Amino acid sequence: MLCGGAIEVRKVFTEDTVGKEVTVRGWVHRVFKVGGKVFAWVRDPTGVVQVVFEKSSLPEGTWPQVKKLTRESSLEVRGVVREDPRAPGGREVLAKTLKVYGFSPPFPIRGKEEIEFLLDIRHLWLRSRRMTAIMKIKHTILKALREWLLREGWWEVTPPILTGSAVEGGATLFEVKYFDKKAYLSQSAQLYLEVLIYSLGKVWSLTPSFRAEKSRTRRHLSEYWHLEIEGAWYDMEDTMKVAEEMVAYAVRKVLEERREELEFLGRDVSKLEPALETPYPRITYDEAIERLKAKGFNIEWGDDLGADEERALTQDFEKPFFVTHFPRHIKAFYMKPDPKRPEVVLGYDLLAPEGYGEIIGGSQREDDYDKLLQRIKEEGLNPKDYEWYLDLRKYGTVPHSGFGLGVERLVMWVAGLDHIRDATPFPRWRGRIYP
RNA sequence: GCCGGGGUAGCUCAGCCGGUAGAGCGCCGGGCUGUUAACCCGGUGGUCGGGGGUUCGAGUCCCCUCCCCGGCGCCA
Repeated sequence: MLCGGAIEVRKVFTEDTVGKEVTVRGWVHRVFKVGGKVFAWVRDPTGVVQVVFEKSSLPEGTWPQVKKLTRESSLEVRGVVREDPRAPGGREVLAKTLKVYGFSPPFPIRGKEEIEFLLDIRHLWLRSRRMTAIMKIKHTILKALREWLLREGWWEVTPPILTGSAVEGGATLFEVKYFDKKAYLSQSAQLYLEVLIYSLGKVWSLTPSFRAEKSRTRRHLSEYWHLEIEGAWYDMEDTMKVAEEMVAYAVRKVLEERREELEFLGRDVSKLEPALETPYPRITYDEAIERLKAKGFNIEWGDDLGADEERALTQDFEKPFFVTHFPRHIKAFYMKPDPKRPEVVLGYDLLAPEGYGEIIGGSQREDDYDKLLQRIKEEGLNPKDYEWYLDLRKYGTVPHSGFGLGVERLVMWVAGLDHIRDATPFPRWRGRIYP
């Protein structure tokens, strides 16, 4: 029972309501006016039910209001549930009373609109059943990731969003005014998480991350939710296990709790089931290059994996898989070189199948003061900016590793979306800032 | 940043070799007691993204510019 004695729309169908009087509340999803009858499909967060209005069943004076109902008008109806094969879902509510909270002018979305128009009215578009299903799936993914980490004893911490200097140097930062100085919106919490492992051991954070590139792809946002973990004494392989167990758990929870939403989105759930089983396959960068050469790609050892290459690799696997040991020069300065093979780093990406590609990037971090300082210099970065970071290697350094997961990327794959913008309610990308 | 596509009614689009603006949907009015993207009749609808040029005449041709979409690069 909801506040005010109303019931959730879904329960009209799932509970013993036939012949009983109920109150439903929501918005008019669709309305059909046929002579002396009006059919209104009423939507609430749980579903849609058909409400039938007949003049003879309503109190004096209500009928003119019924005739005025439009899509997205908000209302409360008290009526009797009855079974009728002509009603969607087999049940409908015959209205006895109607209270309109707010009539709606003609709703601008009817189903054939172009993306630019829809993005300008995103605040209205979000009412669609499709967007609702995606947001519910995202909720479940976030809940599952958090559940897994808390269960395994990871501390949740709160790194800053405003930072004083670039973390990786490469990515473009959003600059903001900070009193009489310049500051930047964080693109990763990693360096701060590395600080916190010296007291808490195993830490994680969920924060927005910002990238100022005007990326023109369907896999990039300029603001996205970033789940990052960092563990003291963890080596590369240890955090890969964390990554795969956590992802498998999230997929399992979505399959258990959000099956209806996946089906509404037309997601082929059999494509997700292989991801329930860990471990996920591991291939080295060397092997990836060999596979790509065999597929006819013109690629040499040392080249970074482009979008086409990544997509081609994902076709070899039916579940997420790791690519490990990338050449040092294509990866960030903080990654630890493999002691057995210093030209590659102890870093990895986790790629989702079906062409979705990278959802996680992680590595073991360089824990030696001198080697880290040397790498900072090699990258042309200013050691002054990294003084505090270098201190971590001075005051009781430990081997440690971590990764970052792009939440919207994970949602995109699990929900089977063709664009990352739908994995977040108010996408910030390519300069879009409205609404 | 680069390559490709696009901008015409509230929405989705058509508009030929340059000749003075069209359709469907929506909306308004009327009709209809079982609609599922309802249907039928009538009505309403435009700074053709912006600026400049060629021309008797430009939505259409030329130049500049802004915005959007798809892809690449960068990454999560």
